Amino acid sequence: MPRWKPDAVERLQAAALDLFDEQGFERTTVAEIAQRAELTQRTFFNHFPDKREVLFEMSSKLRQEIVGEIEAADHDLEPLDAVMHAFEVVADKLLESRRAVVVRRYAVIAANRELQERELGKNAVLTESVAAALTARGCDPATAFLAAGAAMLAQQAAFQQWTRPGETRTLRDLLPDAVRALRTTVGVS
Amino acid sequence: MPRWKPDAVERLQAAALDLFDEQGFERTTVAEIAQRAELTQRTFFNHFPDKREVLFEMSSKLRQEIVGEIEAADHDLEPLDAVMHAFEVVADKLLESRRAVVVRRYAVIAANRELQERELGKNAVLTESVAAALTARGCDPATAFLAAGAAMLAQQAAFQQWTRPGETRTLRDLLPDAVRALRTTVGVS
DNA sequence: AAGGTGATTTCAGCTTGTGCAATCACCCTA
DNA sequence: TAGGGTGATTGCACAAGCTGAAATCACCTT
Repeated sequence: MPRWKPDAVERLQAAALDLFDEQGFERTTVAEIAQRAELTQRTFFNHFPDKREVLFEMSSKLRQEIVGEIEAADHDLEPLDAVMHAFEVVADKLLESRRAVVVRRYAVIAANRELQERELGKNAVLTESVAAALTARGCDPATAFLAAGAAMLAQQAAFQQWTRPGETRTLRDLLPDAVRALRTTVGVS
Repeated sequence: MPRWKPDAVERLQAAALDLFDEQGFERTTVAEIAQRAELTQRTFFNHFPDKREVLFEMSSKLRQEIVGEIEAADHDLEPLDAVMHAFEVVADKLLESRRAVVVRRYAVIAANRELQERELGKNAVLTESVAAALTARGCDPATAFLAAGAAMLAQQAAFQQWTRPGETRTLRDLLPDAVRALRTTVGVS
């Protein structure tokens, strides 16, 4: 018999998502999350630097995958196309199969300002990483920043559509449409 | 002799900016800010809902001005051009004359994650407001979201350039260049 | 069998943020 | 000029987030 039940981190994440979903982020205390996971508050803070971070473990893995795909992308692609291709691959590999959980998590985040701000922070870090990956391909930094930001914008548009109830298309399929819409909106001068 | 020294809010803002600048956001307590402003911690929280918000009073006024300019803009302008024009007007009216303070405040924000997240949250609210103003002009919501996001992206690029030491151009003059660069980067495929 | 490892726990303490009641100079009105 | 209302400020008590230090103890190595 092991000294401790296994998978403490996963238990904390599951307990937190459930509780945030049931009663909201603010009305849930860390002690409560820990109790449901059969752990203590101190153990929660051993695994997560703050109460919000328990919902964001995936974002780091996502970022690494995306950066890897950009580095591996055909070197002839325009910056924006390279990033969008990376988003498409990662959408297929990591997001499509977990649609239900992703949508639930997104609803929890959308319901609370602190969590929205943390999400925006994660997106900003991702944008920086994407820009850095583009710079490593030979892009100048200013262009890399704009391409990364534009790609994030298209990604967000596609993601919002993907999480709409009744939407049947895959995220991968929605991304090219979003880029087309962005190109039309920004226009050619 | 008045019962209290006047301008409590301004004194708190000045004390906070100074202390954050001197010793960092995290190592500054609210009690310390209040003390320097010759007030109490409780009074600080009467004026600001949390410690971060003391740096963000301007963002609400900025947002109102921008939305107003979009509503007043020539109805024939493309969505992106309408937003960029609003940014140019507001840059002249509210930002250019306060360059020194704006740059100092930006440096403080850039040095702390919590403040960056709050700033991103304010930007997101601004983006929503801009999109709403465009929708009110007859834009469909999806296009409004993309135009607002693209304008914010160009604005950020111009702003970053504007805050660089040695930069002599005005923010208003930098904005059109940023839009041109964005158009080139998003490109025609 | 002895000793080190490392996840977990306990505890004490600081900081943020809030509700509530009290203060008291200023202003308005009678 | 007296009296009462206003409203910015304050003190107090307390919940909740978060941290450093030290203790525990099943498991693993040797």
